[in-house]
Amino acid sequence: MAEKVTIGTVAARARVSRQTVSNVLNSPHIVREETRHRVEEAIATLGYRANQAARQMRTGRSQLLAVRIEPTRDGINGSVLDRFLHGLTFAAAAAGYRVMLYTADGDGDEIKTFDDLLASYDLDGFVLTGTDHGDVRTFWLAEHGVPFVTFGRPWDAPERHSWVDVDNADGTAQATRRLIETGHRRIGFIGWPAGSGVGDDRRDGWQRTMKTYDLDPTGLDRGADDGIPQGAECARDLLTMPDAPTAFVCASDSLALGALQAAGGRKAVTGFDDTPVAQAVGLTSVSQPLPEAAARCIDLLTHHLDGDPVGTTQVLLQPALMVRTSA
Amino acid sequence: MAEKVTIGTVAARARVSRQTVSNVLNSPHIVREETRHRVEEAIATLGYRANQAARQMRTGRSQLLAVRIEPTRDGINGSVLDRFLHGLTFAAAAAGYRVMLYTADGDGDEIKTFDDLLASYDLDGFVLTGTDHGDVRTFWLAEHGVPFVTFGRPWDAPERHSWVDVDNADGTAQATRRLIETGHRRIGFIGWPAGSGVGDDRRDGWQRTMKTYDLDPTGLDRGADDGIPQGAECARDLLTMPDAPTAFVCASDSLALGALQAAGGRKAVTGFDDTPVAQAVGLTSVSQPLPEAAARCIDLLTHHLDGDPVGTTQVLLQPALMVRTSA
DNA sequence: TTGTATGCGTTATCAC
DNA sequence: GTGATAACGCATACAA
Repeated sequence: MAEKVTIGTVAARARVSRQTVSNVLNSPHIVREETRHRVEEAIATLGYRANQAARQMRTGRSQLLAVRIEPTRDGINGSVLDRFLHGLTFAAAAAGYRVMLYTADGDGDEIKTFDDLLASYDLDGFVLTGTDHGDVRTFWLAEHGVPFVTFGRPWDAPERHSWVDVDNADGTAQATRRLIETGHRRIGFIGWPAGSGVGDDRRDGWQRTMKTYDLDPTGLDRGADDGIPQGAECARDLLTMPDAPTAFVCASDSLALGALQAAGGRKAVTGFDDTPVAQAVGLTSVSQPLPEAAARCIDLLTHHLDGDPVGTTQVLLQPALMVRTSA
Repeated sequence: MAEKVTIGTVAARARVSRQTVSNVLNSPHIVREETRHRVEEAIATLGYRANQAARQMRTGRSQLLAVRIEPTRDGINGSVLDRFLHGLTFAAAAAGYRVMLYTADGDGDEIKTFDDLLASYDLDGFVLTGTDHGDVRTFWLAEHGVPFVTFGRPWDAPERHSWVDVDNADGTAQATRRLIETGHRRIGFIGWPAGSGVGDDRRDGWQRTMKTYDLDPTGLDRGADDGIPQGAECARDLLTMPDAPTAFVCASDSLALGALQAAGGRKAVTGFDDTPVAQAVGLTSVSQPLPEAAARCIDLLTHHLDGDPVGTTQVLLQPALMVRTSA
């Protein structure tokens, strides 16, 4: 069992007062160089690390960030969170922060958890994922003066707080362009029902690109909840049209997988999120730069916490089309 | 901004001393009932929650557990960790603990992280996943008297510490039995190279079951690293045999997917882990009871932490075969 | 530039 | 059964 080494141990070893050690740690420039070296050496040989609990009592900062972990929803898109979490933890550690997990059952429950976490662990900030229209969580956090960043922009008021997001429209635009360049003219879109910011954005990218190339998107899009059967259903529906599409741009890998099944592999299909499933079955898919998104979230949050008065900042990242055998 | 409510606020409100409030919290039985009620009421109306940092300074306990998050490895099996993490976080919260994440690059780096986390955050315990033969991490933790549980047993010495694991052999046994019952006699096994505890165990389940039914497994198994191409390769190899298998039991969904491709859907195939991919493509797969495994890990750890001198305990959970269209 | 004193919120020890 | 006091490790104001 390693002995507890406190600031006092270090002070004794370096033959200075505890205060001097603290100064070396927090305001190195005010300590005479020679003294500083002696202290730093003592810190190194003793393997001293500041006790967070004690530091927190004084400063009110815990160096702790929280993020919610959700049960893998529809089974496919869950891996996105996985990769995001890893990036978050990695970037946070580099900035001197740690990531704490919590679960919640709905927005109301999540807010209660905010309160708990803040009261008992004094969390420094939150990273929220999957924001919706008029997200109550962001209002609560803002009201209580708690720093946070969302991964996903607030569609109703993009300027309201800091966020990092991926340019969804650009993703489907890339996919659509690729299909057009490989000769397709009738390209269908399979997405979610209108009203979700992300879904509408992905539809936009397809629509705009079609128009750019003088192709008429009218009647070529379908919307359904996320899932493989739903994707198949939409594809079948589109395929019964007189002038049926020869390719599908889909808003998710789940929908794309369904389309792939329905088309029996005879149509070009692109998905979204570049999930492991896509890699597995050779589905061309739009890949989000998850590690970078995570790093930017941490950036925004820590700069804010470390006093840089940046105000609210928005970061929009470009996705990349991973071309495989399906398109 | 909510006012800070400390034990002192509660004491004033209930017109008792701070110590009495502390007693109500930590040793309710020694406080007179009427006083206790008054204090509890004050706690409730004030919404008081103990400050963990202060508590930790006194008790040396942080109510924090740590678990490593890895980058999704081969792209498919990563979702297992996701589901496990969610279960862990949920169960921990119920037991009054929180889960902290960390990343590490190799065992050596992980041990350095243990040291850091322990020194600065005073972690109460660790949950380790994916233990290997002679895992140095477990030795380090044991040496330093740090409580931990592994998800996955230590194959070289099952009694050395507490663990929770899934009966891998039983999983492949179930899969093999299912294939035999549906008429197959020549059943191949595609797994990993001998030497990994988990892989050997999964191979065993197949082998034993074959013998139980008087079927000869000789020459019917192949081993390769995990991955879809590797699975396809092994399957093709087996299919060139004179008396080729009509079905494959695979040690992972990745390998199974490869086998599925190689066989062109004409052979029965079972996977392992019941990943989203399996659900997506209709692959029959062995499902691990992840939420329960997580809950048991937390159980073992917290009971140990809360003083129940349970010694080392081993928990072996039974998996379930999810039958789909592939077998 | 360095040292001394104080308090953060909690719990443990000990009187009352 | 209840209340005063000290101590956990650190950082800040202030004195030297």
